Amino acid sequence: MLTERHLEVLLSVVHEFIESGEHVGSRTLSRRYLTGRSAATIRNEMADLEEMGYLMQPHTSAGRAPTTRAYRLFVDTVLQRRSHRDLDRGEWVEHLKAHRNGLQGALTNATELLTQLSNYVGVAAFTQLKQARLSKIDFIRVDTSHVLLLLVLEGGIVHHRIITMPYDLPQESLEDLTRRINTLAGHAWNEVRILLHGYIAQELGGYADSCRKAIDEMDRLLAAEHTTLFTGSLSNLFSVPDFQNIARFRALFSILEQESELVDLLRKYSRVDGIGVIIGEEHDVPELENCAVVFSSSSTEGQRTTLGIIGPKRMNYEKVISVLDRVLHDMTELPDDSGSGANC
Amino acid sequence: MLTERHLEVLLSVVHEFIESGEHVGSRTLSRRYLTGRSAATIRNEMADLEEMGYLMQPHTSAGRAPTTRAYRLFVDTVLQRRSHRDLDRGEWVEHLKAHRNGLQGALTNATELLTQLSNYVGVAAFTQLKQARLSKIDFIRVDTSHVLLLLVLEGGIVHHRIITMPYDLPQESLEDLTRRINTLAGHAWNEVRILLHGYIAQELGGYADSCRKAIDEMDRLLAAEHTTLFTGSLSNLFSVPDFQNIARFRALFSILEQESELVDLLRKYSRVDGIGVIIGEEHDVPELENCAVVFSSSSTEGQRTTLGIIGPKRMNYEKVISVLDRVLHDMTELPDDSGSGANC
DNA sequence: TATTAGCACTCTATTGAGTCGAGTGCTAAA
DNA sequence: TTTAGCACTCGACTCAATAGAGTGCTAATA
Repeated sequence: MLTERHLEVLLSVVHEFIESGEHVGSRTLSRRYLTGRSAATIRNEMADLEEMGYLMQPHTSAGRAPTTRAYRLFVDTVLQRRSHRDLDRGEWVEHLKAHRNGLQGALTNATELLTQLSNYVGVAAFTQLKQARLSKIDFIRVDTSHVLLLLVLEGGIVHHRIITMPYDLPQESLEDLTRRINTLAGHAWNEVRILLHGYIAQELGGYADSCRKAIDEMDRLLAAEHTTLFTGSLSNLFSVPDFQNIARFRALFSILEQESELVDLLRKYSRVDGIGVIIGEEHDVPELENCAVVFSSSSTEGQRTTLGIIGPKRMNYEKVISVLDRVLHDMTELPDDSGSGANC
Repeated sequence: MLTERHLEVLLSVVHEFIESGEHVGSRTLSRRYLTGRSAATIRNEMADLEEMGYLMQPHTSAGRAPTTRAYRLFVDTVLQRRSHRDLDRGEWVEHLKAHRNGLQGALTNATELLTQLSNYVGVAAFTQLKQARLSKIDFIRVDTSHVLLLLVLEGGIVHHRIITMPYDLPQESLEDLTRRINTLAGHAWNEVRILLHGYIAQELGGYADSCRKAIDEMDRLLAAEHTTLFTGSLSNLFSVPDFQNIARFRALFSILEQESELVDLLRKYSRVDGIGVIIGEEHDVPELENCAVVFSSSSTEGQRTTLGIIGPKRMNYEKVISVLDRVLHDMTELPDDSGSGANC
């Protein structure tokens, strides 16, 4: 099907198009890439490639641009070429927990780093799974009818929420409840939950309602998979030619702002086998049809984390992949505080 | 200086320009606003107003647009007209504390509401002042060398941070320290601080270093004024004609993303006398020269909060001011949970 | 004296014709 | 199988012409 030279021509077109952003003509290829062959020869190859769905022309007298299919081939070639260096198999997240602002802080840092190095947009998605283990719980009275629920999970992830208490629960009951739950530290929430319900019905009779409310709130925080998205600065996008067009910028922007679609996308495609790439219309998010996502996922018992870079479909894949690789690698190297100094 | 009719013409120009976005000619005014006067008469007035710095022409054969000075006059007129309804004097923040996601959640909500109602961008800035009172503190061991510092301030504001402990502080000392600090709940941090230092030097001898590190970290969180910015969705901006121009969009966007400049601006101009408006170049942030900010501030002992709307200089001031007014008013009306249902 | 009608003038925006150049497809020769 | 040659296509750019909105000034008018 695809001869050796077809491939050569195709990869050259992709490369040149990524470089210049302009539709590539046969003459350009003949001069810069395949100096042995004349433009006419290349024209024939290009016509074949177009027929096979790898190239497209906006109009008769223009050069050709790669289709998503061509990008896919290109990216797979790049990924294959470096697959032997693919050491990390998703353990990198373990090394983020000691960051001074917790995992959240570490991910914020990482996205910013990815953004700076790639000149596109770094993103991170952190998903709290059901198996997350409780580390500590606390109730703090804000006023007579409001209590602050404070919840720390293993790995230093903090949740908090204010609960309105319908009855005025006595201080002792509250403290008792707290103590009771904290003895269960280290267990997953669904275990804790069962143990608690028995205790409440049995010993807290009159205040069961109030307590159940607190439990409900915790359920809401813990029972469902809950994903937080971190996004690097978008200012780089303004200098990417593909996003000068306000409509395209808007499309990407709305996805990043809205979060949910991107979260779904990353969940759907996340695997733990090194680096993944989603290009253009390979997914079903129309707003991202001019974009590509390069990412890597990491999973532990209680959480799933994905780090990646979003940029135009016409991105410098080689660079972006190596940037991601590099950042993941560096994170596992430096075990500790990447925060600013002050480590006396 | 400014005759009655000058004023009439000027306000009409501003009004029409805000409506249409196009430079206003004398004929338009004569037909739509000052039907009694001919275009020629109005032309004379406009020439005067231009000389006085209220109007400007991009070129000879175009209509005229208001200058910042004209907007200022216009806004002051609007503000004056409704000043008697100006009930709120910054007490609104008191009513936000019971929100189910804390003050942070309430402000997120409020900015989103302002955004939706105004069709521009709602913002909120929350500044933690030095006088903030401690409500509860906790240290939670993450692993042998890391401790999660958890800090709750009055009003349910939660801070947390991971600290690296150089020596392995025994569990008892940590608990003792925690207990000790918590007896000081209700005091401002600068008081707590002094009491603590004595205790540490005296009784914790060998572990003083470790503890001091924790104290330093708390200092960093509490001693300095620390402002958090909340921004509503920016998607409205895409439909505002003034921001179709990518350069203008970028200018506003970079300010909102960068945060610090806007925070400074709001700090500098925040007063507690109702609603304030900053237009175009009245401040010294060049990126905001095409924008205006309508805002209101609220101050209590421990914090300063500002809620506002950012939009183009050519914004519908009357509407925006009334939206802000309305939201502030509503917040003080509804004392409780604006969260979704579940108030059993 | 203040207002207005009239007119010449200025400047932008739009339209259409003309041209240039990059690139293609096809054919015939090497 | 490759390549040179040629006619053809189509977007991008330039240029001139025109329409239209608005102005400033002057002279007439109430």
